Amino acid sequence: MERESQNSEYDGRVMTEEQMETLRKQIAIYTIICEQLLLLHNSLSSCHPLSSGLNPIGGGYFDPTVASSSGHRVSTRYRWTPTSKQLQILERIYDELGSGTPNPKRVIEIATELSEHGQITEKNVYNWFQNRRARSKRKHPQTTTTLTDQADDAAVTTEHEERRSCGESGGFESYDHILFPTPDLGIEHLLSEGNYRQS
Amino acid sequence: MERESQNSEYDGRVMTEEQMETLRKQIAIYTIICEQLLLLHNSLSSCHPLSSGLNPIGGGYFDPTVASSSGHRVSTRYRWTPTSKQLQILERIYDELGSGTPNPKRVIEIATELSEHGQITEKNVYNWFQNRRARSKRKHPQTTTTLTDQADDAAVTTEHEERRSCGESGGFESYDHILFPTPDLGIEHLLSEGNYRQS
DNA sequence: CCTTTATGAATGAAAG
DNA sequence: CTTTCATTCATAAAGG
Repeated sequence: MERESQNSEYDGRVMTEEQMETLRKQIAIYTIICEQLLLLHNSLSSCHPLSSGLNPIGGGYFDPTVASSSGHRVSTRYRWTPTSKQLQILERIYDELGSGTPNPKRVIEIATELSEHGQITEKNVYNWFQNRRARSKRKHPQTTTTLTDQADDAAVTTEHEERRSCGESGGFESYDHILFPTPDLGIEHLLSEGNYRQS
Repeated sequence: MERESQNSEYDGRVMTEEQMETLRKQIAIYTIICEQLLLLHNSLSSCHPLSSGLNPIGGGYFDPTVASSSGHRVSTRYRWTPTSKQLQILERIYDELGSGTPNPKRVIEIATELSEHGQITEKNVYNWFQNRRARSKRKHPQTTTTLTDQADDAAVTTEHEERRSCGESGGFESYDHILFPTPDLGIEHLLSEGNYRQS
């Protein structure tokens, strides 16, 4: 960090009461966040292995006892996995639609059709199209580009930097060295917190 | 800390560079702590089945660009996530309203109340109710009495919906007393300006 | 086995 | 209010 040496004048950094207040708020906010994170962490850590209420997780899906005779899926937990046939049809339909608007009504038809080839729900179809489209967009910066791809570039940079590993042995940094790196935090961020700025 | 008295010019608080630096460091420290807590929480919670798809943290509203010079990264971007407490209250209110309307004025009250338990804006509340209602409708095609329309086809019959929060039912309500150093904390001021359409 | 990747699902926010 | 978008999480599947 570079700062000019304090001159005799006060052209250096001066802080008004207002600015100071802002800084205090900022600190306070961080404090709260830390507090909450700690509490949350503690509660989660001491959380009992689900007493109840977690049952509805995958409950609604097809019964897990469906020992697929085709041997495709064995440990069917709750996540739907399209069969090759289904996928094929889905891709075809997706291609037909072009612009990729799932069309709420169409979903039912598709789901119905696909149910012929395996267990599937409308929600599955719906999700599939959502994901398909989103993924497609990320890959090709300009495919059809009918719609404004605004956050496209922003999304591209986000590769697979997300690494939440719990059993990762080697690549975990210890929490020991907590030194403040660049205390160059700007308060502007706090002030422009809302993405939707008042007009 | 004692400020120099040589600045009789300014009636407000004046801050020397040194003091300012101290404050910055303070903020930076909190930032790092938050980062570490977040990472710790994520790594820990992802190790246990009890995590059950709970998001990073509650009230994640802090500045995301605090990446240290060492290439540190905090994935927490900008999306608000209700704390369990907030969610609880929201659900209660939602239930109270029944099929009521989000009520433009009421939102402010709710937001105010919820701000006690974490960062939140009116916009958040508003969106939450919107989403909640829409989601709820998809689940229950109860509106069939009056309209035999495409209510069902517009929806994608949700099989399962709820699956979250492992520790809210237990009764840990520790979030109520969040102590923070700065007495006069006015985060609402920073975070508010929730200006959604109040037609 | 354990790690990495692919992808179904959940959801806050925004558009229409 | 309804539908769509974008982001993130968790897990099945694949790779070593």
